[in-house]
Parts: sequence; C-alpha cells; structure tokens
Amino acid sequence: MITDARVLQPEFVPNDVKHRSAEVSHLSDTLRPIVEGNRATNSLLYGPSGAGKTCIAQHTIEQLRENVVALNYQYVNCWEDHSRFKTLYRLLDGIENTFDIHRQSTPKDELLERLREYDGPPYVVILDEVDQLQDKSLLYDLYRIPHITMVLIANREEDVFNTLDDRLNSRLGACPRIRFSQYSISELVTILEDRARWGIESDAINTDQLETIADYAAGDARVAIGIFRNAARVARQNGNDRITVDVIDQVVSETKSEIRQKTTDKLTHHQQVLYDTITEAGEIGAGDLYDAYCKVVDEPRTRRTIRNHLSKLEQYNLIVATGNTKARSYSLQS
DNA sequence: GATCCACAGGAATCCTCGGGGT
DNA sequence: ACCCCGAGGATTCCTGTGGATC
Repeated sequence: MITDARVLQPEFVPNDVKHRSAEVSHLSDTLRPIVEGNRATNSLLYGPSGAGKTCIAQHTIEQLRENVVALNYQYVNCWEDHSRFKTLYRLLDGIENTFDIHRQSTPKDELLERLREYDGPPYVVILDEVDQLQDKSLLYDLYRIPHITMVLIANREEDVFNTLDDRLNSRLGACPRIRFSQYSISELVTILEDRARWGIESDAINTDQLETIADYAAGDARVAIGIFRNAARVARQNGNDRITVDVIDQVVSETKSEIRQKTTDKLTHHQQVLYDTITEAGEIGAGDLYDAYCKVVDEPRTRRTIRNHLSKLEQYNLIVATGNTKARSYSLQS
C-alpha cells in the first residue's frame, strides 16, 4: 500500500509546496541578489510549529540552487547545536572544512576565522530555532562575514529580538521578517493529498479521511503528516489496503505523544523530573515544585539552577509560567 | 503605607571533564 | 604520567520586584 515511504517522513521537502507562495516569493526576493553575484539580505521566518517554516526555507534555497551556478547551504538546528562551538562546527561542516578539527580546545575563534577565510561560492545558512542559541553574539560575528547569508527561524519574533543587544538589534532589527500562520483545515488536506498521491496507492485513502486527520492536527502540518504516516503503517501491518477512520482515531494520541517525546528526549534528567512534576501537579508554585523535585532526585541542584532549567522549559514551549514573584506558578503548555 | 519575604534573573566565580602538549 | 587549557554547567552572590501581612 505504501509506495514511497520517504514522502511520509517529517523531513521530506517537496519540490512543489502548497499555500506558501507569498512566503516563498518573499524569501526568494531577499535571496535573489545572490543570483546576480551581490550580497543578499538576512531574513527571519517566524510562526507556530508545523507552519512550514523549515520546509519553505529549504525548498526556497533548493530552488535558488537551480538558478545559481554554485551555492553552498547548510541547515543548523540551534537547539541541537546550541553552543557557539557546535554551531560554528556545523557551519564549517557545510563547506567541508572540518577535517582536522577534533577537539574543543581549538584556539578560541579559530572556527570563526576559518569561516571568514572561506572564499568559495555564496553560503546560505539556515539557523532553525535560533532563539535557543546560547551566545547570540555569534549572530553578529556571522553578520559581519560578507559571503554568508542567514535565514533565521523562530516561533516568535520577540524571542529573538528581545535577547539581542543594541548593536545586534540595530543591524538585524531591520531585516525582512516573514510571518507564517497556521494552516487551515483545507490547506492541510491539500498538503496531505499530495503526500497521498506520491506516497501511497491511489485508492488507499479518500478526502473524508484526510479531513479527519487535518482536524486532529489543528493546523500543525508536522502532526498531520505524522498521523498520516502512522495510520499508513498500522493499516499495512493489519494487512488492509485502505486507511480507515478507525485506524486514524487509533494513532492520533500515539502520534502526538511521539512528537512530544521528541522534544522531551532532548531534556536532561533534572529538566525531565521538573517537567514530570509539573505534569503530575497540573499547576504548581515555585517553592512546592522545588521541594517535590528534591524528593525525587538523588543530588538536587540549587534553586538558582532549577530556575535556569525552568526558563529553558518555558523557552521550549513545554511549560508556561504565570504571575510574578510570589504568585508565580508553573503549568503545562496547552 | 511600611515592612517582610519568596522569588526571578544577571554577573562573577567555581567545578568538572575531555583532550593536547610536554 | 603529568600538567594545562577551554568550554559549559553549576553555584554563589546579589539586586529588584510584587504579593502578603499587619
């Protein structure tokens, strides 16, 4: 029943993207100078998760590559590579300049120096989840390298600009910002129709069922494609040649927790305990939370460290904090 | 309204770990 | 075998803030 499993994968980037032509053309406008050999402007894509930011960034650059003789590009997820060193390493990796870097104790800004010295074709870098970048001054350093063009991606624009210093704000503050909003149900349906056409046999699913999936996904394309993929997998396991609504109902919660799991997997043990404690309590004040945390963990960290962890969890959109000072309480992100 | 207190978060410093140099 | 160095996490110290209490 499944004819091409690749197109059901979350990281698959289609040649033909739906409902984002305005965003694509805005982004390609900012990048167009590269085609004429000039310096392109940096840009920021922002919007809720599953709105197609990463996909559109990669798609647009792929398109650009077809028009430019030579162009390098690299995708960096700043959550996974959140330190200055790791991000720089990843960027050098994109231009294959890492063969002799094996230690963290390479002289202080040797990596940056190498990026500066790079004299190949224009280099476009996608910095996804850029608000998670530990050392924002890296953006300034990259900004000053002429042949590098940055495409920044974040959920909320204020998460990016609030954390920049004045110097960076005056430079990057003026860059084009492209807003992505949630997909509507019907938009999700057409996206799923494409995937269905490319990935599974033609009569294995119909519009009604795709609508059911889109409904469950609530505007998040990543969730929609995840449900679709799992439903196709379960249907195949059961030996069915069609994806029924029953199967879809069955895989929804599994898929959602799968996606949540991907996020919480990146947490440290201490962050995980905090998250679980909040999950259990529903809503909990800072003092009670710390006490509960200490009971669970062998070697509890200090209050100060826990506050850092909590603000990280908040940045990850896993929890929300409401109220100030004594009235502060933590609960799960809905 | 003055005072107290729990809490947030910035800055400086300490600690630990991994890898290189001698 | 030993020391050294850089990075990043944790801790210590601190200031500011707003709710609670009288």
